[in-house]
Amino acid sequence: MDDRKLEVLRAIVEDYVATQEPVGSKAVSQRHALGVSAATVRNDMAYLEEAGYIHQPHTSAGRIPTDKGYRLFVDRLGKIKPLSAAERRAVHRFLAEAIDLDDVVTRTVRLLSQLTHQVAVVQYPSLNRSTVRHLELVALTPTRVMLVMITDTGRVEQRLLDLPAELAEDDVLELRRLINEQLQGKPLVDAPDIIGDLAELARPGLRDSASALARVLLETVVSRTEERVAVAGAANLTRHTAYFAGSLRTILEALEEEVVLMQLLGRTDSGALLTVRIGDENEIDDFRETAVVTAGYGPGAVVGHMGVLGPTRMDYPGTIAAVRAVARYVSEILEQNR
Amino acid sequence: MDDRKLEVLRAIVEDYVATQEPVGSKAVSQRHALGVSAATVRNDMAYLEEAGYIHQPHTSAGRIPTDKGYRLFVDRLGKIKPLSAAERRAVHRFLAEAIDLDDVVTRTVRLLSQLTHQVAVVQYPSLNRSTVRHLELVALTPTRVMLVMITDTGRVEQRLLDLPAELAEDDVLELRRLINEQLQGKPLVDAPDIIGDLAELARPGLRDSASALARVLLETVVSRTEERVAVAGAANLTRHTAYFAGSLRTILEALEEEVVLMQLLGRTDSGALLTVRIGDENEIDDFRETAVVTAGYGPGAVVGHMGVLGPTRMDYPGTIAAVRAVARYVSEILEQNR
DNA sequence: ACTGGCACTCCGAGAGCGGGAGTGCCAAAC
DNA sequence: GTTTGGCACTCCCGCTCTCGGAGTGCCAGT
Repeated sequence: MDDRKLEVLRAIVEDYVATQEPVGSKAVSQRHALGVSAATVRNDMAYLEEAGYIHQPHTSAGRIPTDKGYRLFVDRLGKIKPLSAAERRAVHRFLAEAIDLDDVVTRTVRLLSQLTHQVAVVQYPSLNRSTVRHLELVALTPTRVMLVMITDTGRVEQRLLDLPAELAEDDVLELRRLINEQLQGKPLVDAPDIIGDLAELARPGLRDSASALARVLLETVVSRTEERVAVAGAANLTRHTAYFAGSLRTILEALEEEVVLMQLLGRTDSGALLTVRIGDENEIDDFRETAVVTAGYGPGAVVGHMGVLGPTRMDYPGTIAAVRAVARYVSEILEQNR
Repeated sequence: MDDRKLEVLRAIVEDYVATQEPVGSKAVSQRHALGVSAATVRNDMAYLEEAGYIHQPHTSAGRIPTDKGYRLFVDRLGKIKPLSAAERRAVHRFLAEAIDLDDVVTRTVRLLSQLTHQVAVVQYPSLNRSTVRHLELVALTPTRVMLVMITDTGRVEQRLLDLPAELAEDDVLELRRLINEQLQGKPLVDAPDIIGDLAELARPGLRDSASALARVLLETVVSRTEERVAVAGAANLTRHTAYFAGSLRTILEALEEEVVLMQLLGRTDSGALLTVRIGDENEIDDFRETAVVTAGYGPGAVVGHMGVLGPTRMDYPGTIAAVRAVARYVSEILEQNR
């Protein structure tokens, strides 16, 4: 494929993203210094259409990039636009003010949606990929304790727990010591195996309590494996009038379904730092006109994903830059808090 | 005002809510057994319009209730439709499965939005109206502890805290004992005064740590006073096509602004169990076409509010019944968990 | 006080009509 | 053989116009 043809494609993508209207040969030859006439551009366009990168909504309208066209643009043409120094400072400052993990996630998701003017989604650090930092037992009454689990990413989970028998304060401390000995520093995925043996390790008088504890702990580890996600910027969907058509409704619904969000975020090509999925590449029906840009984040290893979703006609270079930058900063912060 | 005129108003409200179209005299006289002719209904309509309860979008169209009309309907005409037995059972079952406070709130907000087909908003139990059930200090490293606060409603707040000096395990326990002695059972609003004296009560060696702790505690109590809210059912906004016009965008934005949501939920007429605010009665500009139905909830005293918002043309009897029922169940659950 | 009749209003859907933007193709030029 | 200007053609979109229908207000009669 000709270099100039690629330039024409780039021009079409950029103009279409900017104006939201089909772009014609004349516009391309004028606004982008290609040094050729509109007629030449027309020939190239015919080729690009033949090859499936662009298409016409109707005869005698300009061209619109296809998913395949965007894909080529993202892979080979889009030079990532780094954030401005001011933006970088703002990101840094805003995130540095976060006081705990919840706050980090909340701020991140807002930041992303504001930087990109799109819908942002941030997954909380996955319990599956975390290790136990500490377990705490808080006696509320003699037969009722609260179990608090803190992971290495700072995520805190708590569960109430009714005991089969009254526990003295010392007993609580002993159980606390026991479970911490067993679990501290261990990856959460290994926890179920360890928990199974918990009751046997306790001294006879505590067996029952220990196994009640073990049961709740197991539940916490397993049932809470359902991932949590934060969403922001839903209002941005209304910017893109084309969405109004039919999909707005279903997309809003999907944004409240954690399962769907996780599908969007999750299927990252392992290894890749940043994934872009365009239109049909999302295998979910309601997102056939949606592009998703996601990145993994975490201290060292990836513990979660964050991303942005919007119409396929989005500013890829800018969005990619924003997602990447924010993911990096958040990773740094988690690293520091470790 | 005539009894029949009220019946006419009721008919207009009910039909308009059902069909979303201006309702004419003929429709009223036919579909509601008033026993009078369309001409008579027209006379009553003229009166109702004069009195400001209904209006015509244009000459020769049917009538639409005004905010004032809805208000009258809600206050005097709407017999609350109790939930069906099946619905009540479903609510009960769904909420009973909740495993902790977060879960209660999440389930509540979903439930409300599904029952009413509208946007639901639930405020987390306000820290301002809670008392301290327990404070826990978790030593993560010798100079770093996590402070966990549990309130009587089951809400858990945690904060990381760097200490000025290393603390032995016993010291941590002592501090823990100290703050619990001082704060346990106290309303959170009184906490700032108590916290101020905390450092002085500690033995000299712990002064610095105690005051660092006090500082963070104070911050937690104060800064976290910003209320948390959960939202669900935003997709329901798209049901009401009239919203599409202009306000959809601003309403979606407002739904992400906790401040605005709290204004909507908060200004409950004190004393009233359930508040309905219609159109202009919400003093926020973007909600001039929105009605809000809110109820307080809590074990005994009100600790938070929940509600539903939608177009002024909403099914008030059904919505009111749903909000009231859910608020009651949630209050019961909090009572049990106390 | 209620009713049937009637003239009047006005919205909104549909048809019809250019203008304009964009195309494809061709023959000439570089 | 690639590029270019010219030209006929297509088709969308916004405009006006028309017309039917629903609904009203008023009046005279019961």
